[in-house]
Amino acid sequence: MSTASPAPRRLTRKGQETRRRIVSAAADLIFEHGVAHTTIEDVREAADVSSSQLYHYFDDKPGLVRAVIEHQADTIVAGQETFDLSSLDGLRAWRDWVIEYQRKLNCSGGCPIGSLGSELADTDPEARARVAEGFKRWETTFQSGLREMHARGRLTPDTDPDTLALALLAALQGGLLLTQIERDTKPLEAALDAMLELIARLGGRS
Amino acid sequence: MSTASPAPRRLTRKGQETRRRIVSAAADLIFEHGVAHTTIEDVREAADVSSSQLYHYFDDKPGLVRAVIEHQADTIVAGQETFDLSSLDGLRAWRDWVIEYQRKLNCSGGCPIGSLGSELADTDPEARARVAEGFKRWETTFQSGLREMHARGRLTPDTDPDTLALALLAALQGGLLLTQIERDTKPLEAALDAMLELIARLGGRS
DNA sequence: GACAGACTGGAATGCGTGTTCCACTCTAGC
DNA sequence: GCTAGAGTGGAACACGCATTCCAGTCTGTC
Repeated sequence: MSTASPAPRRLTRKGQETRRRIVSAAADLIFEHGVAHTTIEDVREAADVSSSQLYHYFDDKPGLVRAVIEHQADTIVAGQETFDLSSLDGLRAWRDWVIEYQRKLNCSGGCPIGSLGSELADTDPEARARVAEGFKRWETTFQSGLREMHARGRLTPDTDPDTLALALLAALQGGLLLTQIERDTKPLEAALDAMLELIARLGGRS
Repeated sequence: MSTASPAPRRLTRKGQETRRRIVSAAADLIFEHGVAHTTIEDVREAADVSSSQLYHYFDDKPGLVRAVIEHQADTIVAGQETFDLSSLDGLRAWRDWVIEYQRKLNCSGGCPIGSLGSELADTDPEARARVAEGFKRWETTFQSGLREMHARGRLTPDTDPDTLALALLAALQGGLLLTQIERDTKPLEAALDAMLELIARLGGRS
């Protein structure tokens, strides 16, 4: 909304590539260490660019962070859309994938945008709004699946699939957070399994 | 474990009071702005002490943060224990309280230790461990309630109350996180209501 | 009432880190 | 092939902020 990137009116092909490299490196570092513990110097080094380049493509650090938020949201939604979330089996496959993924990461990092949001929510209103926007898009993927189940009669008529989608996203976030802190996937499993159990039971018959 | 406070072997009454004032001020500031955006200078001012006092009671900033974690965990567990979590009605009363509390805070701050944990998990292993410890204590309060329900036959025999307790804590955390980011209590309500609905349905009869 | 050590005040230090600046090279379009 | 502006390099700057230091006062104990 307000100050985006300095937006060089035209980005040459090489420029796009450089910018992409910066955002990607920044995203990785921030995912690993958080915004506060990721220095411009770190990003510079990881992306192999000079500081003038960084400030050529982004207004300042918050500007870069905003680009990272965008990037992470895109990545997540894209990943999410490879799953069919409109059936119990589909949801279970997704659940397995999420847990396996966390295990691969040794339960570190948490959620690529949840952690960011938590760190910036009470500090950078612009960033908070963008994370919220990202979550909305994420939520939508769950909504689609559950609405379809609802329409197909796989959820009792008086269930609200949208509220259920929001609850599922919350359970995922909480599970990821606890898993990151306890360095154990159990909380994530418990949270997701509980939600899937509820969805199953909302199918009409136990 | 490792380096706790410099631990002046004896704390005089006045000393205890000063230390308490520092921790309390730091806790408030950190809750509001996060660790990274809370400077020693801020704490100094809010607690009305000089820097030498701060370093008299704590090794360094991480040391102070560790004390804050401890303090927040104590506060949470104490608050939690004023509720009876061994019945659906008790859980609902707790749910209402949590939501009302967030509303009063304008949905800011998130969870007093969850936010902290998320910020420090991949940065300060000592802090991470202490937050994990705090969560364990918190989890225990849920376990007690649900185990009692289980023992009283208010949960089907094949339900594991401990896993359910963990899921409930995760749902709470996720709900708090989303609520903080979206500035709306809806996610928190959705998450908690979903878990309570599941617990109700695990009562045997719908 | 005197001694040790807990407690306090505030100035000084020093480093990490975000940001700026200027000189230079490359690229696209006419 | 020439020019405007995109892209790049790297040194220099500025400042916030954690931490240190020393000199001083208060407090409990024997």
